[in-house]
Amino acid sequence: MDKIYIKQLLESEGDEVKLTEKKAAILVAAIEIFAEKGYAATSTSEIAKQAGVAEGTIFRHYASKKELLLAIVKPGIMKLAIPYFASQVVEDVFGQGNNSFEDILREFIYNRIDFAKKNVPMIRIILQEIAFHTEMQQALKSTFLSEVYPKVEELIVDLQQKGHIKSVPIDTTIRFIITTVLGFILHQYIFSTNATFNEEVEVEHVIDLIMDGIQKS
Amino acid sequence: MDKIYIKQLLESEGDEVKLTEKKAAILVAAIEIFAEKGYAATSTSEIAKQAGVAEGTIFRHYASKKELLLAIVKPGIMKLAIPYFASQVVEDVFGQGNNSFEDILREFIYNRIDFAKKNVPMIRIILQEIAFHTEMQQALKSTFLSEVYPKVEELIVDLQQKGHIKSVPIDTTIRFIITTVLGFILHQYIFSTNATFNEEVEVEHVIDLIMDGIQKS
DNA sequence: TAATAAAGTGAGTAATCACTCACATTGTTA
DNA sequence: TAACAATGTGAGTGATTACTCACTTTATTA
Repeated sequence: MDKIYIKQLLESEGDEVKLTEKKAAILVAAIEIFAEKGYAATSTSEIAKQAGVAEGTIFRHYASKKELLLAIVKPGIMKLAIPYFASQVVEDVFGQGNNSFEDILREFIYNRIDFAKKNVPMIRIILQEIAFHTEMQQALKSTFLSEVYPKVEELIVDLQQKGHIKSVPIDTTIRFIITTVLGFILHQYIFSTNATFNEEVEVEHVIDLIMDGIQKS
Repeated sequence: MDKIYIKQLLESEGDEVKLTEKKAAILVAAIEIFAEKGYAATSTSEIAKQAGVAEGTIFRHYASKKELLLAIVKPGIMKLAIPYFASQVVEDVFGQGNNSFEDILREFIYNRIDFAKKNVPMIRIILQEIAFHTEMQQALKSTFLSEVYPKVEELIVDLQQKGHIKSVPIDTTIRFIITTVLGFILHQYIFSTNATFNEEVEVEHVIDLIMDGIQKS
C-alpha cells in the first residue's frame, strides 16, 4: 500500500487530495491496523508508531480518531457501492445497450472482483465497522439509493417487460443477485484462506446459478 | 431476554448449566450491550452496572472479558451453524427421506427464520465479532465441517446422481444456497428497518430463485 | 447448628486511552 | 530575506480500562 494508492482511493470525482508524506503514512498505517484489529481495538499511539509519526501529527490532520476512520471509509463505501464509478463503461452496463443481461452480469462480476482484489483491507474495515457507525450506514444507503438502485431498477423493469426475466419483485431480484455475487466475492477474495480455484470457471457457475438456478431442467 | 432464554441458549446437548440470578443478569446485560456497541467498545463496568451487579462479580464467574464473550458466543455459533440442532427433525431433513429438495429447502429456510427471529442480538454479536476472534472462526469452521457439511454433501451428491440438480461443484452449490438464504434472512430479520412484508410469499420467491434462477424459461 | 464452600462486593491499581498544547521545523509568499 | 502559515513534535493530562483482593454475605453440607 503506497501513497499513490491512497490518493486514488480517497479522491472522488475530480477533487484533488493533497497529501504530505506524513499524512499518507498515517492513512496507510490506519488502514492496515483498522483492518487487522478493528477500529475500537486500535490506538492512535499504535497508528502513529507504525506510521513513523508523532501522535500529535494525527490530530493535526484529523480532529478525532473517528474522523480519521470516516476519512478512510467514506470514499471506500462510495467505490464499493457504485460499480464503474467515474468510469466510461457506465453507459455500457446500465445504459440502453443491447447486451444480454448475462453479459452485463458478467461484466459487473469481473468489475467487482477487480475492485475486491485491489481493496481487501478497505473492504474488511467496511464490513467490520459498518454495524457500529451510523454515518457509514447512511453513506452506504444514500449512495446506493441515489446512484445504483434507480439504474438497476430501470434495467430490471426493462428486462421484465421484454420477457427476459421473471416478474419476481424488483427488490427481491436485486437482493438475490447482490447476495449471490457478494457471497462469492467475499468468500473467495476477502475471507479466503489460499485455496486455488479457476476464476473464469467459477464466475460462469455463479452466472449460471443466478440465471437458471440449481435445478436440472 | 430472560433467564430461561439464556439457559436454553447456553446449554448444548444435555449438559445442564447452573445459573445464579446475578450470573444470568450478567449474561443478559452482556449480550445486549455487546450486540449494540460491540465487544471492544463495551466496558465491564457498564455490563456490571446494567446487570445490577458489582464489577468483581463478573470476574468471579469469568476469568476475563474475552471469556465472557466466548461463553456467550460459542453455543450461539453451534446453534447458528447447525440447523435443527438437538431436534428430531434432523433425519427428516438431511436423512434419506423421500421429500423433494424444494421441500427440504423450505423447511431449512423456515427453521433458520425461526432461529433468527429468536436470536437477533446473538446473531449481531457473531457477525460483528467473528472477524476479530480466531476462536470464533475456528468454532464456526469446525462445527460446520464436522456437523453440517458432510450431511449436506451427501444430500447434494444424491440429488445430482438422481439428476434432480445440476452437476455444479458441491462447494459452489452449497455456497450459493447458503448465501442466498443468509442474504434474505440477514436483510429481513437482522438488518431490517421495519418494512412489512409477506413472509410466505417472499420465502417462495427465494426458493424459486434458488431452484430456477431469474431467467424466464 | 457449626463448619465450609460458593457467590457477591467495591475500593484500589497500574496501564492505556484519546486528545492537548507550547514549541520546533519546514514551506510559501511578499 | 523577512514574515507568515502550515506541518510536525512529544511530554503531559484527566478519564477510563480490565482486573485484583481482602472482605462480607449467602448457600450447602456434616
